[in-house]
Amino acid sequence: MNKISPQVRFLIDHATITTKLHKQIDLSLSYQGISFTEFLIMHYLYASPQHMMRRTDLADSVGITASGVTRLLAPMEKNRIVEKEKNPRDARQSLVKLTATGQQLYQDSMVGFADFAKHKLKGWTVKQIDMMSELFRGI
Amino acid sequence: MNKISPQVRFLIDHATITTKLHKQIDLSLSYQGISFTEFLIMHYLYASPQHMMRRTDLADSVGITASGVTRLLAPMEKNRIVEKEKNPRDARQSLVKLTATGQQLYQDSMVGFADFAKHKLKGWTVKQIDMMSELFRGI
DNA sequence: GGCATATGCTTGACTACTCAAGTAATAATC
DNA sequence: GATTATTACTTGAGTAGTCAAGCATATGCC
Repeated sequence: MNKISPQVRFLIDHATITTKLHKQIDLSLSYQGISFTEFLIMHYLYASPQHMMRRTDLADSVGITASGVTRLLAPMEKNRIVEKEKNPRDARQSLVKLTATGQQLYQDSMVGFADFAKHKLKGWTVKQIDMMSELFRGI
Repeated sequence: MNKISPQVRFLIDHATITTKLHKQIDLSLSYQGISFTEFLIMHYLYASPQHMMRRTDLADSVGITASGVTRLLAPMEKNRIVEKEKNPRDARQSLVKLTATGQQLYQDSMVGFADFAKHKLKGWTVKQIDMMSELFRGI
């Protein structure tokens, strides 16, 4: 009967909570017809200069692989949420740009998402959130 | 240019960090030939009376669906890590039991996992971990 | 005791990825 | 300036799940 360290306990508990949290976010965004990952894509694009990013940078921001980005963007292109732009300086790159439609969808989705976040973390003070953000950033 | 709330910022940053963390844990456990989810399954079974649980409870503990558990356990049964037991009181249930092999595998995996956890969270004090555990438990 | 309803689990079809290999373009090296 | 290595991206095949439907058993209620 070995004692479990606080670090181990945390990672285990955190994994389950995170899985459930992710599902709740997906559900709350499903009313806009998008997944959490799609929301994240739009979020990072929206925050970028000209609402435009390289695919590899997008992959890294979201935490998935380049091939995951390719597959994820395909339906988003078809729905005119994002569009491809070429980089004249480097023909290998294909930049991704959030369209006007995409910007609108992002803003609309953000309303619900912000509500969800506020409600979900209502027991946390801003000070606690800042501290946790900083601790997570360090790992 | 709407301001993003700390709650929204946290959920977004946390999602990416968590995705990457999960991948690192999977990698570190891959030396034992198991995934993080399999490790979690073994963990909850190990901690249960007689190393045995109902499939639905296991699903809830790990944060996946009952059908996910069915698919996950199939190869683990084949490798004799877990085995089925019937509940004589309720023929619908099929209990899952961690075998002696499974207990050994869990203990071996835990060594590496504990190392990983300790190293990964080395910048966090136990006090901070406790606080975060409590905050996460509340959501 | 019989019928409706609920529970526990599995299965087929699907989704959201990953990984490894491949292609094309660029950069580095001699 | 040709060759090698690196980078950006895509694609086929595989994995880890989800969801909805189905089957068997158990429970509640008249």
